[in-house]
Amino acid sequence: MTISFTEENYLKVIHRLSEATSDDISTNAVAELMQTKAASVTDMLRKLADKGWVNYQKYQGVRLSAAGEKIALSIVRKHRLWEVFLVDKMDFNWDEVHEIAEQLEHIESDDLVNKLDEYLGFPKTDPHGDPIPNKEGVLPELAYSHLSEIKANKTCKLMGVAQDSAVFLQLLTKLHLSLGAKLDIKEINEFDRSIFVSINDAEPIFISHEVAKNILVKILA
Amino acid sequence: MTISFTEENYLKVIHRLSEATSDDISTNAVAELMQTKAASVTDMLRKLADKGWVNYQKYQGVRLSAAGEKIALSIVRKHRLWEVFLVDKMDFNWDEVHEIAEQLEHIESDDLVNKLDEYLGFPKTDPHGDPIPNKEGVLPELAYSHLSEIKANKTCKLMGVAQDSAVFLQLLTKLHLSLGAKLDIKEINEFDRSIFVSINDAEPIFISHEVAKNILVKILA
DNA sequence: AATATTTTTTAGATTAACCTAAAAATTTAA
DNA sequence: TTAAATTTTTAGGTTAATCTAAAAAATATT
Repeated sequence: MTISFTEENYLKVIHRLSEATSDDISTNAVAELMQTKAASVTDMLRKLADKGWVNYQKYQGVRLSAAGEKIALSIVRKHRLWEVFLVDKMDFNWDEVHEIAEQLEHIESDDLVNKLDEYLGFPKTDPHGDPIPNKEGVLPELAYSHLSEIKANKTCKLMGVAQDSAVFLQLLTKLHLSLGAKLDIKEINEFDRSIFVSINDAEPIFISHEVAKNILVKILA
Repeated sequence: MTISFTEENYLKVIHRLSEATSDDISTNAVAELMQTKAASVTDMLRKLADKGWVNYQKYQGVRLSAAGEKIALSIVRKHRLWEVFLVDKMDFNWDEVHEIAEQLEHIESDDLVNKLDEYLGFPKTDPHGDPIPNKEGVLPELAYSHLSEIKANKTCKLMGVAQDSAVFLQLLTKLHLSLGAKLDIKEINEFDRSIFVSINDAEPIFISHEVAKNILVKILA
């Protein structure tokens, strides 16, 4: 069965939204990330359901089927491997690679992906610390998770940072985020992926997704 | 001005056809290489002309404008650099890279192309010996040309071969193609790009494009 | 030069992905 | 629990790239 770039992007977006929640994904949420209108999403969801890549009942939201999940993971794998390539081999900065990887992730050749993986030394994470699925679509178990990957209502412990620039560390101090801090995640905001979190049982505050991506944590409960 | 993958492919095909002749390119010739119908080509040629990338008068055929030539050369540059990458770094064989490069040639990032060029050591030719345009779109002056690149009515001298497999060299001997042979190119057949050529003033014979690509020559007149 | 053949273009449809506006369903609030 | 607000879907169009069939132009042949 053939798949278009657009279909791949829809599956990728549904996959991304599914990481932050166990609920079904709403039409509007997909529309926002796809930068399109809800009506267009409805059309596409029916099409993706026809192809067996999502489970979709109208007005009930959508989630990936096993087949859809597999496709989404293969796109994530390609995206992240290309990011490693761009940073490690092409000498790009970690903040310059996303748009190019968005294009490269659609290149179709299993052979190429696996050779690239080998060439890069089978990296476990991309330049932003995000895990890279293996050939079988299995995400590696990382010692630590990024705060940005944790779902709502979890408790975790701050175990490290993914970057050590002065401005970043100063911001953490200001927020009372120090090594060993206990973090209770109250809510993840879909709009900007910001996190409403209680630090060491204090009143919850908002942490941006950008900051959360750079915080490494261990899940406690 | 934005450009679609399809438009890029049309420009690439017109460029390729223009290398073999100085005549205007016919609608049918484009249709054949694009694997589409003449009616579709007519539509696209008008569109490409509107965008200023080709000069086109109906019933008169088409040729690239300066702007179109520039775009075509940048696609050729990307295609050939990616082929070098696939063979030199990804360990593909020279006969496995075309389809993948057809995809990679559409990746849009000048930065990436130039970094790739540097990473590969500024190669002058791709794995098939075809020259790689530089950043400015200038094709390098190669010491020798491939017989497949020479236009009709030229005379040249066989200076070398691009591969030395036994079967290939035995075929050359059978055709009386040996080092120093004088080649008078009588005609290039658009259909299969085969060449009708007189070797050392003998009766002209046909040489396939595949063979011609592997023969290196110097142009005499 | 007149006719036949081939090539190219036009006319009118089709498909994928999108749109706007209106209708229907769901959720929230009084 | 009914009304109001929001979300989602349907209906009907648009655009890019394609198609088939028919018409027009160019080329080749008698």
